[in-house]
Amino acid sequence: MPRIAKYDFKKIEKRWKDFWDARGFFKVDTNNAEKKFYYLNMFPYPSGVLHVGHGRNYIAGDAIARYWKMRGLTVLNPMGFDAFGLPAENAAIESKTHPREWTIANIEGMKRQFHEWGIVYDWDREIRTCEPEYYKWNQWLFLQFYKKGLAYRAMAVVNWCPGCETVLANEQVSEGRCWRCDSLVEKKKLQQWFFKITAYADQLLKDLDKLEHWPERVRVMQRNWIGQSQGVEIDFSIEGSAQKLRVFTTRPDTIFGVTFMALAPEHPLVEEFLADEPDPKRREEARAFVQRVLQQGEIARGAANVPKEGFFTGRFAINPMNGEKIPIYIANYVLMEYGTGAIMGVPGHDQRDYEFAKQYGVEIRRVIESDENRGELRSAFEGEGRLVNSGEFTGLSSREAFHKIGEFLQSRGQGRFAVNYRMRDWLISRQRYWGTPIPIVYCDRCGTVPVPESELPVKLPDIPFIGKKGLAEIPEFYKTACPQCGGPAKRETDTMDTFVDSSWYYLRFISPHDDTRPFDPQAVNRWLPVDQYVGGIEHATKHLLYSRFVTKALRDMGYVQFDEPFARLFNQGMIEHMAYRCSEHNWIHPHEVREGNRCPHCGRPLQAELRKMSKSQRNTISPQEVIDQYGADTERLYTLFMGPLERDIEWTDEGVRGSFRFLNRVWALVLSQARKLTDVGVLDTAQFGERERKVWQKLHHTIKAVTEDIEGFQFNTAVAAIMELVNELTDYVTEQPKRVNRALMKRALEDLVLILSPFTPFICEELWRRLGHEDAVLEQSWPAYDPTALRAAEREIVIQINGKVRDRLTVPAEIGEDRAELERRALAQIQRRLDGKQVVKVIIVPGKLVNVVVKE
RNA sequence: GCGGGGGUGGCGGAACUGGCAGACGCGCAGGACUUAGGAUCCUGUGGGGCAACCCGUGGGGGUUCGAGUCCCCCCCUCCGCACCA
Repeated sequence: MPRIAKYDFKKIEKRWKDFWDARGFFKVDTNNAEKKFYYLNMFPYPSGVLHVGHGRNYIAGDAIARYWKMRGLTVLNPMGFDAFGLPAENAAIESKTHPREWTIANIEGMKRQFHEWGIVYDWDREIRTCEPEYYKWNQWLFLQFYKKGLAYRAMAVVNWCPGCETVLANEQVSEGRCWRCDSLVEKKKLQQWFFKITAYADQLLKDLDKLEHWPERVRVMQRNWIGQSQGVEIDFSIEGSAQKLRVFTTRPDTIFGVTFMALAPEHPLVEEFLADEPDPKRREEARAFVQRVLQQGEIARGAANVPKEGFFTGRFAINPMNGEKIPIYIANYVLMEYGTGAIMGVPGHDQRDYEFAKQYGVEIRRVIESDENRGELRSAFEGEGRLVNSGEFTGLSSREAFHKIGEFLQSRGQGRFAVNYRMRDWLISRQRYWGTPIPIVYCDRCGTVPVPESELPVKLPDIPFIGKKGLAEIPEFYKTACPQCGGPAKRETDTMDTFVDSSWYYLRFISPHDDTRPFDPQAVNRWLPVDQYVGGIEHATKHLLYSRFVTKALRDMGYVQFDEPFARLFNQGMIEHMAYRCSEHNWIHPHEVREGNRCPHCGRPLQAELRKMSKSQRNTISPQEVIDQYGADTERLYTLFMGPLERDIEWTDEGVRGSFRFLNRVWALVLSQARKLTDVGVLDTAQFGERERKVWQKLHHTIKAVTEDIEGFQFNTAVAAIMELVNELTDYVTEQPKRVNRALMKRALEDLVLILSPFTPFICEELWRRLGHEDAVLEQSWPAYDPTALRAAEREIVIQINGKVRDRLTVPAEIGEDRAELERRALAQIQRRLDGKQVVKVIIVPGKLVNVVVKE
């Protein structure tokens, strides 16, 4: 065997690193949408140094882009940076620089990393949301929304994050904590800007059904988030008052079971009742109760399983169905933000009301009965059934009663069918510097005045950044003249939520440098929706919901003609790594851990736990480290091979080495053959012997599998299939090195290199040249498989007895389809085993198996 | 509580419409080459048994010639939402 040059990945990767960019393989003319394919990764926040876990979706995206390019599509695969946001400000405060410097430095670092990975983007289309040429159009968007009444300013109780010193949207609070810094969120009453996403609640919900290529869990999360409830609004009269007490219920069929009413402590009627309260002592007690609940508020009241508490107001409501007098309470579990801020209490059929009633000795009445629930009520029966004790409605089913009672109330002007949503309007104000200024001016004479479009952008003041300075502290910024009357005026000093920036950036990529408009509507209508969108699950009810809303709003304004931005969505999983913790020295990087899982500093045993890669737990792996040791191709291959892309997977150093070994095998295989493959003559399958046919079949089988797997996001099995092919070719070569069919080998190695190239582009580009080609891999067509080649000359037929494999039979392909012949041969072969048994039945699956059913 | 995923060797995971469970890789064991190996290559590797064979996809039932796959009941686990009337 001649010596084969070692796989020198450093040299190879250096050679091809700039090649693809320089050749502009992914430059796209968006005026031409012939066979277009818009692939998009969620653009990243430039938070700093990337680890191998971050590489996952970009590497997969690059493989997909390369694949479709070879399939002959025009692939748009752009990248940009979601560059406004808090971490930049915090980092700037810490390092006494400007957020811009930190942000730009990170962007440059990340771009270098993408380049090292061999990921090819069209950088001419790069977007940075912190640049005026981009955020100008955020402001434009705001103004369009303002014109349509979709942007408004209102006093509201909002979420305030003390850590970030700004307000947050509902979507950005999880379990009472800030999504970014995990601080406990407080409530504040403030004047803030909102986008009226609730106007689209119904459409956002309905159109989820259209998104059949979205993961089910994302659709479910959005459905829950929007939280639609169909029900009835009912007006109860209040004894001794002209006011009505309006409630919302999804169960009007239980209205005869109402035995109390309850108001949220913030409900306006509470103040009114207190004002009318003649007894000063009771008034004081009531005030104290309300105060206490409000204090307890945000933290405890939001949490589940808080004991129900109430206070009787001394007032009564009248049940519109039967005229009964019903006591009105104030209750801690009634939320002002939902429905009308008041409820009708039905202890028999609502568990919360049941607990309340038990606590305060309120009557519990059964008005719904079903087979599962008769006899005594030990807890509320919340199911549907038949009405009892319900006057003229007794005997109806819950469903019938829903409509009948709704209609009855409606006809008497005491109620109406209504739909309620959990989703709230999107709070977009942020009290921070590093964001898009909201283009509004407040004038004493003219009031709230939008900045004219011709005056956009309202630029961030270009001042040295010193500490936590919001725009409200920068007079150079906020002192201005009123665009309407020219008089002195003050600019809005809040900036926009960065989620505004990302809610439409996918449109900007089509014409990223157009300074006359946010996007080219014609080109956008040709190129959108995004054909494939890929990113993390964490944006299920944030970015993905906002983007859908903005798209629909733009559609209604006539700017775009589609109503969903992302046709297909895929959520990649996280990469995890062991994290080690020492009781004395805290987190220890896995590579520093001493033999026997001990701390390198003190020798104490460490606690080991598999966790998501994160800087704070010191369990990240730097891509550079892997690239230095094994090359970018190895990292790419391992990243795609380690497991299904949607799943969380552990990173192991051994796994990386396995991928490296494989690439070495490919290298050795191709190079051992490459020199022998000149003038190989015509590939003639008719000349194939049995062995060659097997190789040929394997080749086509692999092409088919890899093609289907890439399109189905199953990169792990695609790589596995290629490994099988390499094993087969290696076996073929070693079995009979002197008699290798060179035409077959040439074709097999070429196809191998081509189908492997989306995963490991560097080595494949190199091997492609070594196989004697001058042109680039990305200029080649994706290999097609030949269905006839998949058919083997012989078939192996499994012989089962009573469903268990007992023997095998090899037959020519034609016989494999011949039932009678199969049965004859199978029975002959297992004769011995059938002694003394009675054949009851023979099941034949042509080409696959014969199952002989026997009785003793 | 409601909703959505998952449960397959020592590990990550394969398995088209029900049709050879464990592809591919890691790890491990043995061997080769080496001064050496945490490098490389070869062989083996679900469990039990000398073997024929038996047992095996969270548990229990069922349908079927045949079930990881379909149906019913249950358990565990991850994620999302959660006093939303």
